[in-house]
Amino acid sequence: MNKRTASSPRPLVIVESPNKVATISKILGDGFTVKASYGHFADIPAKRGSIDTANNFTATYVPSKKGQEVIDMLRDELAQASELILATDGDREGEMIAFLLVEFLQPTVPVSRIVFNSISRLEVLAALEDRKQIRSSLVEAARTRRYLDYLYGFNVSPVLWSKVRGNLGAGRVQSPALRMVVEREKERLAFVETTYCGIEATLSIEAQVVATLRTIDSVPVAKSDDIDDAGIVAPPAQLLLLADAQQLAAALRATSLTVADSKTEGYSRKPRRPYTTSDLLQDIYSRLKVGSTAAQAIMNQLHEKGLISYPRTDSPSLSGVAMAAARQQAVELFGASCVPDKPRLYFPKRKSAQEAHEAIRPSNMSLRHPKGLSTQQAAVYDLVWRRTVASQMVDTTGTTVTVTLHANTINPEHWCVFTAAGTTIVEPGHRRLYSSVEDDEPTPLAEFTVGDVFGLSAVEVKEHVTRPPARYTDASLIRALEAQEIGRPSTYAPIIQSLRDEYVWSKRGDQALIPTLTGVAVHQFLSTCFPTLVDYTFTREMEEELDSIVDGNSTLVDMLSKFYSLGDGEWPGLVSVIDDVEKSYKPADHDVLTIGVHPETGEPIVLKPGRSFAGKKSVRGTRSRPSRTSGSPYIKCGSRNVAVPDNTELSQLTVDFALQLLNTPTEARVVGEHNGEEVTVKVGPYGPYAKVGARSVSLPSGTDVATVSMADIEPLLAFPRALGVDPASDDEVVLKRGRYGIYVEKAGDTRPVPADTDPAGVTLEHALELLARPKKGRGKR
DNA sequence: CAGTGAGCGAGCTTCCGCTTGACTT
Repeated sequence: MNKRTASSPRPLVIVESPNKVATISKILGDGFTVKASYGHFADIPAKRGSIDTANNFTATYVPSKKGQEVIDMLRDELAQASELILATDGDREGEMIAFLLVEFLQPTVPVSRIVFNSISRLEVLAALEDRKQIRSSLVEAARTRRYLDYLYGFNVSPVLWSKVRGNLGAGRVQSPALRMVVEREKERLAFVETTYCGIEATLSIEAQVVATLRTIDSVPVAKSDDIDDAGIVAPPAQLLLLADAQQLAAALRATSLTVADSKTEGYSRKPRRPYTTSDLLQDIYSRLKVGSTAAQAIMNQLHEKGLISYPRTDSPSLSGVAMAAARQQAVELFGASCVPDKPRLYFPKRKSAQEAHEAIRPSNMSLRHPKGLSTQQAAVYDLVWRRTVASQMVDTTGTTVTVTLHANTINPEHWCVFTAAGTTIVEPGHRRLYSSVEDDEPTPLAEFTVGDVFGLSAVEVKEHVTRPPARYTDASLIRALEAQEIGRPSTYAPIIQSLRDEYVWSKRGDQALIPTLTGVAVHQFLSTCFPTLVDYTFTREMEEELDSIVDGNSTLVDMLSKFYSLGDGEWPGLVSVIDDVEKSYKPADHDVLTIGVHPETGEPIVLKPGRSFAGKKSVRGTRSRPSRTSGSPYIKCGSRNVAVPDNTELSQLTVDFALQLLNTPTEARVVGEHNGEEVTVKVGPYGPYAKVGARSVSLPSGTDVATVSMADIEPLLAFPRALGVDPASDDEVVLKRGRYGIYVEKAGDTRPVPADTDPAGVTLEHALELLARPKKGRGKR
């Protein structure tokens, strides 16, 4: 330490990730100091009013607590440095971090910016020779993205609080994600199951050849692809019904098949591209059944062990060195012919991919089985290794034979055409290392001679039922978001996590994402009141405008004022849209769902979101929210209301289900006694409550009166509790339980008791102390 | 389809994107 401070000043290189520091230090040698910014160390504060919308959208970045320590550390380093070299990632956010480093460090030494896409000696040294300055247009675009997300989230979320319930959030990424889950659920509800039949004929030859009936009198037999979600069959295909199929199969058993055509075509499959974050999350899920958060954690662990490259990327491209190493591995295993003449290049699918990083690949391609890994880590490493090496191998090639066979039945009289197909692999190529779960194992089929006739050893009717569109899983939702260019690799797993806080749930041991009733209600509200904001193209259009800022054809103020205040074309501006919604949207006029009609009274049965749903414990951040005591989603029929759990599937919300709930007698149940008086529980018009003698006490909403026990009720009976008299004023001090929780009262003056305080332990002294504090005012001005 | 307890007081929530935090000998 002392030796270093004494040495002559050296350039200070700042990168984003501490994981990079050692590698880059090694490349640059003793002449440089390398330190990390730990990502974004500063941000605009997460509270109201952080952006001055009246004054050209100005805002101030403030370091986080951890960020301030980073800045202090970097400032100390800079004091001994000869120059400052900003080597943050080569994307929009990296440029912003570089800019903020300059802002907060206020360097007096020369500053330059370098960019490298992979950490190889060649690239890093080349970058050092190519010094640049910070691109202010890129910084402006990054700032615009950040401000727009803030304006969206921090203006729309409060509308949810006033129209649906508190603690809910809306945002550019999470709201379209929620929309996907809810719309998929509705597609499943609207889905019409269709039963269709097929006929399979087994030829009486030694090899197992099964031919499938394709047309009857030139009319195609409907396959699942021909039937849509409403059960409509696309012409000219027609459904083959069971009775007809059985009759036809019986007639076919008496016939033979004549080969009408035998066609041989080349078969060829390219390897999959190297892994991006979403590809790997998808593969980890489909092979290991590990959800996105755990999967991302495993990827991060492998990266921290130095085994794989950076695990949050949207680029499938490999560095030249990595491509050469992958090819070499393939050649060592399978010989020189298993790789093409030239390395295979891969490019990002999405236009807005920012290519700050390579694909996810082994750091050291010749390391086949690293030691000391958990089973899951080893499995993920193996996937990464296989897919990377396979991506540089030759195509899988072979031949596909398609045989067409004819049959004529006498009674009923029909002309039937069958086909059979098979593929013979000649060159396995990349398949030797990696094949996708979606790829079926090819089955070989020999060529046939036209005119040959085959008897049939079996003719079977296969009955199939169409399946509704599958629910999203973590991985498939991430893939769908990525396809719409919504969200970034560093946020894919966190997005799912935050949806799970309020808006989606899964059954035990399953990953399928099911919207909560809250989620359905919020989506319903957003799609009604803010259709533009939940449009899947919103992010893409934002990205296009950000590009025009980078190109110098637009500015932050232009873009944000169009979004926020002035409007643009059809869009009247966020302020105006929110004003309209606040004024005209009456929650009472909007049902989440119409379940049906009461069979006797004819009254509609509807689902309501509840004014304020029962709060759930959240693990977002480090604090957990206090549980709330009022409201829950409920079914309404005439004047009757019945609560429903938030994790009820929409498909369960039938008229029968509703009637069953509505008809459940609300008889009082005796749970025990308190001070010699009988305690009963009951559900009334205001929710569940307990009755002790003449006194009634509300139970927290969501309480199940069938299972609630005295242990749950006893603590509630302790309120109100006299704490004593304030010696200073002679006023009574009382501890009470109200709508918002526990509070103390003295002469009409109240203070809430903090949620982390045990009410049983509250004393007069404690209460007076609370009352002595100033009453909190709401927000600022 | 009818009928069912009482009724004191707030402040706060929220966005998306970068990146790892670590008690000792």
